[in-house]
Amino acid sequence: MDYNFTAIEQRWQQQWKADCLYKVSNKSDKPKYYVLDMFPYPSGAGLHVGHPLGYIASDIYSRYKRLQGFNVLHPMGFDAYGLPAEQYAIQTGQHPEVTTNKNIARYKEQLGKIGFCYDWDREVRTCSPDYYKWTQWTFRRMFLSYYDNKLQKAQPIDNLVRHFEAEGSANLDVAQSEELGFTAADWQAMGDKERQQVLMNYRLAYLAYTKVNWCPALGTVLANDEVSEGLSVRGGHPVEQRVMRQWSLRVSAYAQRLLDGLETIDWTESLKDTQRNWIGRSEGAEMLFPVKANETVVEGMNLKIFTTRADTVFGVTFMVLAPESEYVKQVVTSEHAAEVEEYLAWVRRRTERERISDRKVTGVFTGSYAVNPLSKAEIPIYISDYVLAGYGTGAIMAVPAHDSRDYAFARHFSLPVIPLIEGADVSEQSFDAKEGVMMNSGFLNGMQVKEAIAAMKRYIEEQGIGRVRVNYRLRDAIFSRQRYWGEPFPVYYKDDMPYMIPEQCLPLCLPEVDKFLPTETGEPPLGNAQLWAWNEAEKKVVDKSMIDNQTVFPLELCTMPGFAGSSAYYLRYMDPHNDEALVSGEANAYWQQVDLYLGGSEHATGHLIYSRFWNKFLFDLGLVCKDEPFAKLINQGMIQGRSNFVYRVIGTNKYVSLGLKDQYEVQPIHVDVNIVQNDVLDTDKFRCWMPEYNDAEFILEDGKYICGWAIEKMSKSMFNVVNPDDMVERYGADTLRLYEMFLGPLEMSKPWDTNGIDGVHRFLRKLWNMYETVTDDAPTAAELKSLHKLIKKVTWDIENFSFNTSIPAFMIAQSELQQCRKRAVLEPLSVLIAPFAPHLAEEMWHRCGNHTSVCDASWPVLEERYLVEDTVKYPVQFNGKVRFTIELAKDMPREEVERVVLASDDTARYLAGNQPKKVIVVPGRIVNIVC
RNA sequence: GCCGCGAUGGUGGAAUCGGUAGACACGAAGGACUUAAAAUCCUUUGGCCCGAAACGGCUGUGUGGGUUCAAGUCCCACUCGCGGUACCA
Repeated sequence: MDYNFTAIEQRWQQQWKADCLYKVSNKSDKPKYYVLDMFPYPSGAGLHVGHPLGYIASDIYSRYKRLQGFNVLHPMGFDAYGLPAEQYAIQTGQHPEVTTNKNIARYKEQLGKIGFCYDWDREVRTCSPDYYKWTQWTFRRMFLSYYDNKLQKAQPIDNLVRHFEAEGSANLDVAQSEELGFTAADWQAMGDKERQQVLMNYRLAYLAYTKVNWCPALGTVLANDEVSEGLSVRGGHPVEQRVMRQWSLRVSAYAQRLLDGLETIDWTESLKDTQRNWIGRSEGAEMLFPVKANETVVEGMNLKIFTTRADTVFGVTFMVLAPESEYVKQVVTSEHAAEVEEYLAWVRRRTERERISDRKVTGVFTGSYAVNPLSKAEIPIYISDYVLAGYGTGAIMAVPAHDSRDYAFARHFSLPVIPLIEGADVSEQSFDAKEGVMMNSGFLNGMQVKEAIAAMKRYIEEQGIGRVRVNYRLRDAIFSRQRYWGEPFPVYYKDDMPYMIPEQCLPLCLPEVDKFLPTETGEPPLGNAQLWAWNEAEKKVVDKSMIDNQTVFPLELCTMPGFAGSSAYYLRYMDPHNDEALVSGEANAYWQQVDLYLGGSEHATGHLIYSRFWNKFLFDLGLVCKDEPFAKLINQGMIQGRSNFVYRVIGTNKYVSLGLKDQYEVQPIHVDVNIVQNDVLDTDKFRCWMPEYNDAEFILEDGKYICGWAIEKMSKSMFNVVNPDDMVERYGADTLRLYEMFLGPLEMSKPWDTNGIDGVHRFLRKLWNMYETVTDDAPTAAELKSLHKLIKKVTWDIENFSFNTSIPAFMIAQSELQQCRKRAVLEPLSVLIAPFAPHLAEEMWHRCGNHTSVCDASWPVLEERYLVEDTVKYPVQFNGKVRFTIELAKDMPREEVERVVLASDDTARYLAGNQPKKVIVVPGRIVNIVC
């Protein structure tokens, strides 16, 4: 009987669908378990063989958990908004919705063939109005909230208004863009617009002029995590800095909670570290440096700086301001104004990329001086682009002896360097380490650096010249995108101030446009929409020709970024059809949070920060019961491509095999991996592959053409893309699933190499053949041992996500049980393999005489008694005396015992000399040695 | 620069708690079946040495040290590769 995988797989996929086998209920007596994959962006290229890796792993785990008796939620959906669909629309005029839907259909078809146990009734799409209604809803709530630092919680903005009415900005400990000072009377005197401007300083979703990463090629701003080395992550286009009026989310308010939360979740240390670095907490002090003008100290004018090295104040020999700093205007003297302006213009001209690649020391003197509050020395104030406006206060105290950047600057401008640590040689470079004994530092002399930092912090607080402070590197997330294909903001503008569309009017649907490019006047694409104005009185969208700024107002033209839709999708799966709430209290109380989340580590500083932030906000609202969204997270590695090469002899149409290429002058050329098997080129197919190769000639070795190979990214241009559909067609879904797991550890990146898939396929065929006849005979001890060994191994492996080592265990069991046709063995075996090869398992399970689905079976119970070794105890002599007893597997001949134990003289001596110790020497053969 | 991860045969990888390194699979070589091929099955397969053979010996997990009766595994120093981050004061 042949293993007809195509027939088997089609049959069971249809059966599962007909039985609604994977439909999940929110009501169950079973314990719940929530397994989630990072949902894909449906690109036009379809899935390649690397995409399903994580999905297969999560599917195995889901099926295992179900067999263990859990009610398992394992959904799938699509992150459907994004740049590629829009870029394609700009080029072809096709509506992004059309191409997106087409791509989703293709993805679902491909995923369907692999046999995942998704409950498709719970599918979500971020671009569907009944989904993005809740994205808009949450944004609206963020606008209506501020963050209370004392309560460590988001609060309704109305509370803040009451505070202002009562005492103005006094006694306020809240997250804010800048510190404002006003009284209750001031507040009362403000008009509506002015009050709105004040509130904007505190809202969790706020509109402000911010320095943004502007990408001219994409025509939009990008978040920090969407930019790498001055280029956009998508497309690799140059990015420049610009100040624009943008929506932002006050993620920074949650910095400490995002940091603390990491301690409570089961993620890999490396991922947590990446997030810790990104949040970048640093403890230090803020200090005030008085400014001098015309040789006298200006009353009330101070430069506020942030430092983590308060101990080094005595070594401050100059100050540096960021070019964009507010202080610049205040301190530049008229004699230096021209020079400074020239420098600032030069800085503005430089692109982010130039700044990164060309890191020479630049700067300009402002003409003003500050006073070192401790040494009382007069120190010059400079401007330089090595100081960043966005971090700390945008101004620093420079300590050239103990900071390498300040050192480089001091050397360039011939500024004094005062060493502060005994024994530190600063003649060639700075001494940056936080260790050693202080000198030249007044009352700090003789202290260790760490003591000195603490002492100085105490001193500056006592003297009122500064305060202890914690800074975070984490910035607020820029939330506006000048694009069409994204969630519209539920926002309209009245007198240039934003207002939210009422909750009951959501969703605010994305309007039709006739062009996807920005308007001629540079407005985002939504500026092309006719039906895009808000009638405040009638609470509905109307034609924009009706805008009168009395009752009809313009709507926001930007859309939300990609991470908006992906920040809470895991909640929506719990209750996907609810139109009253993002998720009902009951559904959330049942499913709680994601128990296991699988996805790539490339989302460490993007999606995985944003969705933690988003979830914490919803937690503060009381909408969700868990502070963290993902209890456990596993990063699957990337699957790289394995490219093949042929070697063309330069100037000819001759191709030389790998082993002989050194004898010619050759040029390597990528060749489609689908016409190469085990690195042997199919020369006929090669000739047909492209017209230019029709009359190719080959220089063979041993009658074969051997190709070279390299590991590269899987991409069309490298001709190394392997399509899962082809694999399913040739080998079946079960083989593909097993082989993807067999390839190596889940978390490691590895190249896809189709060589080797035959071995896995052969194993499944052999396994299948064991089920041709099934008898009711009683199994032997050896058969039960093989079975239970396998139960133990596979259970351990799945729980530890070590799927790659399970497959060899199955292969060994299969060869040990080759002759076994007994139901008592074959039936549990079919359950064990069900998570890995669900279609074949169903077939095996039914061959054992069952009429239900194997998915509703129970995971086999391990019985240790079948594993107990058959052992014999031997006395072992050493130096003529019986020194210890050794317990050995029965099948080991006695004469080998002493040889094994005494193989190492030192070990034997050790065993003889150390009395009552139990040492496991060799599991399986020598069971243990008992003294 | 800083943080994290990794390095084991021709290849992918195994060794889960410090206890036979190289499981399992691929590839390769040889053999069986076959008119032949495919498929299937069997044998061998880290390197080196002794030997007719059996048996055996030495060596071996990126490099150099160390701890231990025993190290791929633990410690110290280094080399290379991958990923993240980068004037964060």
